[in-house]
Amino acid sequence: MEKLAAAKNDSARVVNKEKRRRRILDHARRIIAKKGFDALKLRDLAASADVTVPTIYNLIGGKPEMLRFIIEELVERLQEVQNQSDLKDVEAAFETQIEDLAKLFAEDEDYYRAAFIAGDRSGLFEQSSSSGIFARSVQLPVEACKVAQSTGLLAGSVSAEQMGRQIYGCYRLARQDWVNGYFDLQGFRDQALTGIFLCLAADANPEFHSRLINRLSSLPVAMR
Amino acid sequence: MEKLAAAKNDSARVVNKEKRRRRILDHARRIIAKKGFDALKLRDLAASADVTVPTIYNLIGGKPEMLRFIIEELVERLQEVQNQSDLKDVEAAFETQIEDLAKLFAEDEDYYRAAFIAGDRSGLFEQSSSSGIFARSVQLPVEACKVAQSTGLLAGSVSAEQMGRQIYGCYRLARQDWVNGYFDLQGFRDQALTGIFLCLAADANPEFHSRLINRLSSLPVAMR
DNA sequence: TTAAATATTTAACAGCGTTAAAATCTTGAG
DNA sequence: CTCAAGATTTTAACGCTGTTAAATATTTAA
Repeated sequence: MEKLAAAKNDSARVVNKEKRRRRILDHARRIIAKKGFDALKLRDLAASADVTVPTIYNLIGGKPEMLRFIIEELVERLQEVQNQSDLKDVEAAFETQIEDLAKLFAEDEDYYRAAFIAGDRSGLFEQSSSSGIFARSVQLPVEACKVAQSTGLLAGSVSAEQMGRQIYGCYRLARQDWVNGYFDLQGFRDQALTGIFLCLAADANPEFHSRLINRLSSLPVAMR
Repeated sequence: MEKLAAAKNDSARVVNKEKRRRRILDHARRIIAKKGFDALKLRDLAASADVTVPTIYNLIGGKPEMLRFIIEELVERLQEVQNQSDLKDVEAAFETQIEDLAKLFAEDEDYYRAAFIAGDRSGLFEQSSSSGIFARSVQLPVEACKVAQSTGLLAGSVSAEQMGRQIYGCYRLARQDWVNGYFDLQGFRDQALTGIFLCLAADANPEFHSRLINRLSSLPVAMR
């Protein structure tokens, strides 16, 4: 019994283990960012992280498990950005949300692109979504729409669910196109905002509508 | 010289060759539809089509070439649907376009899903797009918007390019979500139309706007 | 009919993810 | 301090993949 407890609390051992685990994952991320997920070979990774292949299996698991770890971290960071958003200024909220995400992606553009590709390639986002990330992501613009309706910014002839969902779709489309390399992060911003402003304009009060149209005319039509 | 000409016109030989080539591709499509592109193994395919693996290499080429053939055919069929569209009734044009595509996909749903996945996984759509398919696809809603502007259906405060591009984006998003299995073909229709109607409503004249709002309220909010 | 061109198959290669078993290192009790 | 027990890493292999050179069989043209 004591043995078991001792083994669990054991510091030097388990700490080193975690250290190596993180080092392996870091190298994996760098390789994925530079060459894409398909180019991540376990033997290369092992050499890069200065371990042997079975060690990777011991500390992390196979390639699917590795992917899971990476996706989990991606989802965590996305959730952080999402949680820090506030709806005080509804009109600005949609825009700052996009801006925050763009800033996050800019921190390591190659990596985030690769992670997103890996994510929806192996259907791991679906699983994550069932664990709540998707529902909460779409809930954000829905809530924003509700607030906008209560302040009269939106007329309410389109349900907040319908519009919020579509706005989230605009973000996803822009993200997808950025991930696929159709345009850069600036293009992501422009494309996402174009879609969002167009959606909002469908149900905006006259003043808000003209502000939106104004903003739209100053947004470039993304080239591809 | 005669040899060369004779060899090219040679019928029995080249006809049989083409026959086998098509048989192999048909089997490939069926496997892809049933099990996904990653599950397509050359040895399985060879056994299924009653040839040996190097024959596949001789008649078609490696896996990338096979994918190219399949994508090319997909693009051709999409183009057919696209070319048969007419803009006489602009208000209905957007909807019939979506309906036509949904019908096409319904002919062999599993296959089209797999083909789309394979398509944007290997960046083959980008190449196809540079060969014109994307430009023409996005041109269609842009033209429709222009007509709608000239008939007064749209006010014109949003440029036809901007709106048409966004409408095409709505279609792509819905298609993507259908491909990823988030919803079925009915969901694809509903989702695409929701996005399109919302976009149009942003710049619609009052009567058209209220018709759009009406249609929107009768469209279900897609579940995921 | 026979020589040449063409197509198919046999048989192998290299690279991948994965894993059992041997070797090494770390830990804690005596 | 020693040394057996346990945890960890490595050696060495397996099976599967896409791919291809060389041998074999088939078809065509003279």
